[in-house]
Amino acid sequence: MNRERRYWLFKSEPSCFSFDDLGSRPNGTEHWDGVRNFQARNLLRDEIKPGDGVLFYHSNVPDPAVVGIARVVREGYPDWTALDPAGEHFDPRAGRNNPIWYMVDVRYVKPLARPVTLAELKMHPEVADMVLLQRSRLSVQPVTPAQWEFILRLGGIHEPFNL
DNA sequence: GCCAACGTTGGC
DNA sequence: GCCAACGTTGGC
Repeated sequence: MNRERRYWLFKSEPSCFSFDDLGSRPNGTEHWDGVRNFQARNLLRDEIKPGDGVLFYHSNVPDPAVVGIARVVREGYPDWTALDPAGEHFDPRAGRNNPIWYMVDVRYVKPLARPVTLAELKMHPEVADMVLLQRSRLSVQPVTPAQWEFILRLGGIHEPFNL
């Protein structure tokens, strides 16, 4: 039995990992590691499934914006970067039998025809209750189908496409 | 670089 | 289990 496709917004600082970086990975695919917030972890571990849509958002830049569309291609699995003492995402509490942190794999789909900035989103009542506007610090967050459609339209994506 | 929001830690 | 201190995020 097939679950309805769900939608998400993933934030990334482009100086660290940009949407173009995702596009240049083999198969346009990369694991989304380094999330160290329990609310986001729960989504990655339990809720986010292959086939789901992802809005790729650039944070910590002069014009923070949704810049592209990606798709989930692998469901949650342990984030091994927490186990690497030399890595910046190391967490001494994590172990092989106690992963604590999870990640999914995402694949590049396509950029928006034009980025949809945070400033622009704030002007539209249709997306006023987005998590992005209410609890902006959450780095992995749910998006409703209506919000997804609205943002894609703002971003100049009108034709249907396959995720 | 500042600072508000807010999640996490740790003393009690 | 409360709550103050502290650290991080991220918009501006």
